[in-house]
Amino acid sequence: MVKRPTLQDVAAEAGVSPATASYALRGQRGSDATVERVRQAAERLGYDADPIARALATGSTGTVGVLCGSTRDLWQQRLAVDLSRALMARGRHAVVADADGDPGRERALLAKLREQRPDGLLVAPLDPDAAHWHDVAERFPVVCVGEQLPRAPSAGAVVFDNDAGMALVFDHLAGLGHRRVAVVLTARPSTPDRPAEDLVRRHAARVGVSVVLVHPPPATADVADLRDHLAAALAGPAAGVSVVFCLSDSLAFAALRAAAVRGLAVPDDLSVVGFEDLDVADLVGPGLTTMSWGEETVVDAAVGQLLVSIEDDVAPARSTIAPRLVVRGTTGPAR
Amino acid sequence: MVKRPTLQDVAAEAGVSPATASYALRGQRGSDATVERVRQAAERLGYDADPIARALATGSTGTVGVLCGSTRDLWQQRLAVDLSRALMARGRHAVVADADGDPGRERALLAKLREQRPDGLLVAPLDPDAAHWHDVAERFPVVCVGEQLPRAPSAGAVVFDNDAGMALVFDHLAGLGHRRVAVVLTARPSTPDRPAEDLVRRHAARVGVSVVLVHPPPATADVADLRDHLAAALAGPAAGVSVVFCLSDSLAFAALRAAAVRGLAVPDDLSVVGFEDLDVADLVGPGLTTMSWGEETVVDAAVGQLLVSIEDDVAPARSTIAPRLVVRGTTGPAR
DNA sequence: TTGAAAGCGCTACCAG
DNA sequence: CTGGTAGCGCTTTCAA
Repeated sequence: MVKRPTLQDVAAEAGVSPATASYALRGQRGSDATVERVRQAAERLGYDADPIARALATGSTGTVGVLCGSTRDLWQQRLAVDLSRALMARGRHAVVADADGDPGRERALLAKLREQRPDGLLVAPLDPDAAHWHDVAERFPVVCVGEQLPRAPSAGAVVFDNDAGMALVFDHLAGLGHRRVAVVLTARPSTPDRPAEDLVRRHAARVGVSVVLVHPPPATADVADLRDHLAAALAGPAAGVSVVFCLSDSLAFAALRAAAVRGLAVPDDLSVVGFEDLDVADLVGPGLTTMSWGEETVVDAAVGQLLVSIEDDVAPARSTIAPRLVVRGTTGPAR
Repeated sequence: MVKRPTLQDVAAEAGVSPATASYALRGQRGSDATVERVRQAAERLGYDADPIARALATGSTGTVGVLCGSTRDLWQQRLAVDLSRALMARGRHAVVADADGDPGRERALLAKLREQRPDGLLVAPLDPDAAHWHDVAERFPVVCVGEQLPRAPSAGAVVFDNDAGMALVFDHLAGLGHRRVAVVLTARPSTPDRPAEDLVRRHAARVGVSVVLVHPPPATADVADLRDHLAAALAGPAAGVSVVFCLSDSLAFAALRAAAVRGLAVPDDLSVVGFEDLDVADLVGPGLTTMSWGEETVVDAAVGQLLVSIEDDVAPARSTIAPRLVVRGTTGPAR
C-alpha cells in the first residue's frame, strides 16, 4: 500500500502554502500562474483530495441515502438503480438500503443511514405514516417518491397523479366495453391504501364498471405465492371478470401467470393491465397494457428537488407526475 | 438543524475525558463503573459517533464500492441489490455504480469509486481484461464476481463452474432427443479457463448436438432491439432449431418474446433455456428451463471473501460455484 | 484505570 | 493575492 499524496505534498511540490494549494485546486482563488503551478504539481503527484477529510472539514459528505421499501418490486429495483445513476451523474453518490418489505427493518436502516450523515435522503417508504419520518425530515432534506409523508410536512415529494391515471385507464376499459374489472391493490404492510381504493371506486362508478378489489399478500411473499394468491382470487371473488387491473407492474406479471394457471388466455379471455410501464413488460407480455409515468421524469424530479434543497438550504418541493396511457399490449374484448 | 452531540459533550456529561469516553463506548477500556456512566451519558444525549470523523482518524471508511457493468441485465441488477443488503447486514455499506454497458463509463466510475476510498471493491466487470483493474487491485482488496480479472492477479474472484453447468444442460437436452440448438452468447466471456464459446462447442460435440451460435447486440441495446435481433436469428441462421439456449436469463426472456414474434409456441415448437435462474423467471415463463447457481451462495462468497481480506489484510480468495440444474419450466420435444 | 495531546487531511477565517 | 492557523470529531499513543 503506497501512501497517497496529501495536500501538503502538493503544496510543497508547488512551493506554496496548503491554503493556496487548496484554493487553487478548487479554482476558488489565486493568480492564473499559481493555479497552474499547483495543478501541475497535483498532476505530477497523482493527487486526489481525500473526500473523508473534506467531508469532515466542510460538514457535507456528498452522499445521498436511498431507502427502498422493497426492491422485490421491480419498479423500486429499477428506481434504485436509476436514482444512483442520476446522483452519480450530478457528482454525488448514493448509499442504497433496502427494507425488503419489513417495516422494522425500514426503521433500522433509516437509523443506519442517518448515522452516515448523508446530505439528503431519497425514500420510497413502506410505511409513509410512520412517526420516524418526522424526525428525519427535520434533520435532513428528504424527498419521498411515489407518495407523501403525512407526518413529515417538511419533506418533499414526487407523487403520481393517480387520479388522472385511473381516469385514463377506466375510460380506456369502459370504452372497450368492459363491465367487470378486478383491481389488485398494492401491498402496504401497515396502512390500507384508502386513497387508492377510493379512487378506484370513484372512477369505476363514473364509467359504470363494477370492481372486485383484490388485496395481495405482503411484499415479502415470493412470486409463486403471489401468482397462486391471484389465481385463487380469479377462481373465487373475481371469477368472470374480463380485466385484471394491477396497481403495479410486478403484480401484473404475477396476474399473467395466474391467468395461465386458470387456463385463461391473455388477452382473449382476460386482459391484464399494469400501472407503471416497466421496460421488462416487453419481455413479459404480450397482452399486457401498461400506463407510463415517464421514468426519467420521476428520477429527474426527485433528484433535482433534493439537490436544490441541499444546495440552497430550502425545503424540498413537491411535484406531481402526469400519466400517459401507453398501450403496449392489447386489451382484449369484454366478456 | 439541531447540532448533534459530539464525543466531547458525552465526556463532559459523564465527567471524564474524551479519550476515556471513546474507549468506554467501544468497550475497549475502562472500569465497569466508568463504562456504564459513559454509556448512560451517551444514551441521555442521543449520541452516535460520527462515521466521517472516525474514518478520518482510523483511515477506514466502512464503505465497499460495488461496480456493475450493466444493470440492464436483470441478474446484475439483482446482484447489486443483494450485495448491498449483505454488506449492510455485516456492518458496512455499499456505494453502487453502474457502467450501463459503456466501458468508458466503467473506467470513469472506477476512478470516482477509488477517490471515495472504499475499504474494498466488488466488481462485475464489463471488460475484465482492462488494464486499470491491475492498479486498483493493488490498492484495494477487490473481489470480482462472475469471472476472473486476468490482468489483476491480486484480485479475488467468485466464478461459476460453467463447464459443469454446460455439461448439465447439454446432457439434459441430448437426453430429450434435441439435435439442433441455438446458443445465445453473452457479451461477457465469464469462465475461469476458457471462453464460453469453446465450452459450448465442446459439450455440444460430446453429446452429438449441432449448435448455431448467436451473438447478442451490446448490453446497451433495449429489450425490443434484443427481441428483434433474436427473432431475426430465428428466421435466419437459427431457423429450425428445437432449442434456444441463452447464457443469461435476460436473454432468455427476450428469446421467449422472439419466439412469439416468429409464431413459435414455447415449449411445443421451441424450448427456451436460461442459465441463471432469476426468480422473475416464474413470472415470465412458462416453458423456460433454467439453471441455478444459488444466488445466496454467490453473494455470500463474494462478500465473505472481501471482508476477510479487508479485516485480515490478506489477498482475497478465489472460489467456484457449482451449478444445479433446476428445471422450472418444461423443455419441449425435439423436432 | 485515566487523561493530555498529537494527529488524520482538508477547509476557511483572518491577517498581511 | 497569499499564508498562518484554528478547527471538523474521533482515535491513539504516551504519561501519570
